[in-house]
Amino acid sequence: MSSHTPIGRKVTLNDIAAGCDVSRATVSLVLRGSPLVHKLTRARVEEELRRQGYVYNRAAANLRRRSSSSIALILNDLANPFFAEFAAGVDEALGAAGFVTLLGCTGESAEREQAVLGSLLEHGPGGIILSPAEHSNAHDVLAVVGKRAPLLLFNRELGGALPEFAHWDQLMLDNQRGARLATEHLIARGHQRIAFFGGHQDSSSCRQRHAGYVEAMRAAKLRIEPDWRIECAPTRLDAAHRTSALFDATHVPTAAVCYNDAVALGLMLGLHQRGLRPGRDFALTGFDDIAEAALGMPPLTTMSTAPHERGRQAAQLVLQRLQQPQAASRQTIAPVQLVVRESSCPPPNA
Amino acid sequence: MSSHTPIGRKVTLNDIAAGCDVSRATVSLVLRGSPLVHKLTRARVEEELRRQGYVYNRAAANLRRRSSSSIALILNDLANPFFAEFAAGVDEALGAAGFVTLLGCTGESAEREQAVLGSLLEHGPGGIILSPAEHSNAHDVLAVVGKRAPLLLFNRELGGALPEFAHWDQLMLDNQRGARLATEHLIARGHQRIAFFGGHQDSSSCRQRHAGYVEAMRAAKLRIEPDWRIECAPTRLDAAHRTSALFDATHVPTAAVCYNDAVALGLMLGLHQRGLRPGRDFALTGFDDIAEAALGMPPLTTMSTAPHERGRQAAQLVLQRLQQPQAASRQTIAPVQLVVRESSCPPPNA
DNA sequence: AGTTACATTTGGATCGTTCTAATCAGGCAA
DNA sequence: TTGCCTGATTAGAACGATCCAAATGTAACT
Repeated sequence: MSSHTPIGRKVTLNDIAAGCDVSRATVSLVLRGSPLVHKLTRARVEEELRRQGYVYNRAAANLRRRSSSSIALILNDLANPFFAEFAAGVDEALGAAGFVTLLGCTGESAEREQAVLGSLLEHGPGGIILSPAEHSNAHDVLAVVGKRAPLLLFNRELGGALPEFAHWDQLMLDNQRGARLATEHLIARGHQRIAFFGGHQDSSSCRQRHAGYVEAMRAAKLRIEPDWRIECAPTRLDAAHRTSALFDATHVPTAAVCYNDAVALGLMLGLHQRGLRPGRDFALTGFDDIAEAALGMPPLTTMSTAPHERGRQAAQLVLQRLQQPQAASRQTIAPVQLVVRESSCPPPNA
Repeated sequence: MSSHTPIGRKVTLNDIAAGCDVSRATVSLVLRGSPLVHKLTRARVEEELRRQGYVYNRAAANLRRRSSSSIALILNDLANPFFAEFAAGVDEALGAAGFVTLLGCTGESAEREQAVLGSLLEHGPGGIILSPAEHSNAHDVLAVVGKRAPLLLFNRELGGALPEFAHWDQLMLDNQRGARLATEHLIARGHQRIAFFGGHQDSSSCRQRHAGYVEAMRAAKLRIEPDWRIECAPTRLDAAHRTSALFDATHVPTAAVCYNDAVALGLMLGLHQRGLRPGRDFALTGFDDIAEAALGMPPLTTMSTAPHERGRQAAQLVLQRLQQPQAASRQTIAPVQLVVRESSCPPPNA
């Protein structure tokens, strides 16, 4: 049936109209399920649609209606399972609402981010979900996006002052509270010398998590040694390399709050290489609850951020914004949840 | 500058034309860098474009030109790092060629696959890259896609007979050769009792890998016990659970060729739980070379499939197809490479 | 001046849809 | 008869770009 479609040409409303002797307009009404059309003609038209294998041309419709049926999703790093899960969640929710996802990866390059934003805007997305590249700044993003589409900022804040007339929505994780909870958990287990391990100072999420750690330590009246903050790239490999820095400290810690799961898994590796057993001789926590966390050796105590669910939430937020373009901008902070596993043991001497 | 854009209305060619007193057609020529326009007018027009903050409407252009600037990428499981990397590669190459990626996730559901295909087709993609869901079949895919866009099948074959007039391109991994190489490597290390662990019979990639294993064993004149083939879902968790099946065999193997890395890592976990040290007491290999493989305990010997590179390759193949719609369909088989690490030790008694 | 050649510009139709306002047939009340 | 509603249909102008043929201007050469 549909294989009879002429090779090059696409079937249009005109073809259907001609095929069952009604006007283009009527066919259009049928497609949109209007109650205006007569039952019998509707049946005739629907039969013809099937017969010719018609597919709707949303681009043409969007042009005429000045509407959009797509959302741009721009990610700094799709290879990171956290963002991959997030993307899957976004796509799921958008799809359910009849929208399609325009994907763009920036690979942590602010330059590419500019290019990708520009290119995606030409396709007229109804909105944008942006997880910015590391050194992306508000000014540049504003220059290219302007008021051409509403923007939802995810996961990271933008560098530079945010011009007040750009009121963007935000969806952030509750980094500070998460790190505070993790630290409190270690303290409750009896630890007193706790380090903060991994991440970069200039990442907003890292600063927030560190702040949560400090908050918990202060509240418990525990001392924080300056060499208990160890920076490294948020990757397993770099974390493993930096492990020794923990034991060069004047007061060697018995536990570490890690910037994220990748770092924590790397630290585990580094501990193993030093002959220490994570979860026995040294306690640690992660952040993100990626799939591998539960299956580590030992399983990792971490903060669950539910990236898939966050993706759905992000999609919802943009869709709501589309329906109320003038509403005040929203700053959403998604809760995180402590997942206790075996890596957060009591200190060895206890 | 661009903030002066009137809020609701978008800037069009007409606005620019009016703004610098030329015709719409001339502005269009400028946009496309035609050599026809005079240097001076070009400069005037470009200035006006900048001044009004014009952004190109690719949908309108595509409508008129009957062209497309997007490719649909449909994946069975984006949360899997293999596919996430693949997607990043696709997006990178498409972006470089001025195309945009329309993302669609099916979550291994053939039903959703149908829906997603239908929905994405309405946006008129120039081509489709499809990594099919587990039980997807050729007939259904053909029914919805027809000749409306060229399709590139990635990673898996479709169930059911492939109607001969649907000549789709394919990009597959060299599964059989990969598994054969892995098996030969273990044999060279001195193993004689080697199991094939993980995956489902009804997955084409699993059948191919198993065939490669059998080929290598036969060539080395090694016996294959029937209970050396253990099935499980391609996840770490299920693999860990099924570990015991290896040791229930009448002749206990000393090594295993695993369906993929996830399974291999799960098997490592299961071995640990039985008090066996993978890479010391038992040898094993994976498939895919995902990021965690290099960092496992011990690091995993596996087959590198370079998913990012495969993504770029897939993009290239579709783009080539767009330029030569009538060329004969291509079956590409991507090479895989053995990466030897510590998990593939010699047998303990050797 | 008249013709030709060339470089530049442009009006209007067009892509496949939706929208607005108009049309048309029929029934029913006055 | 006329008028008026009501339900079903439709012609034709949009949307924002591109394409084509035709028009314009300028300079050069008979």
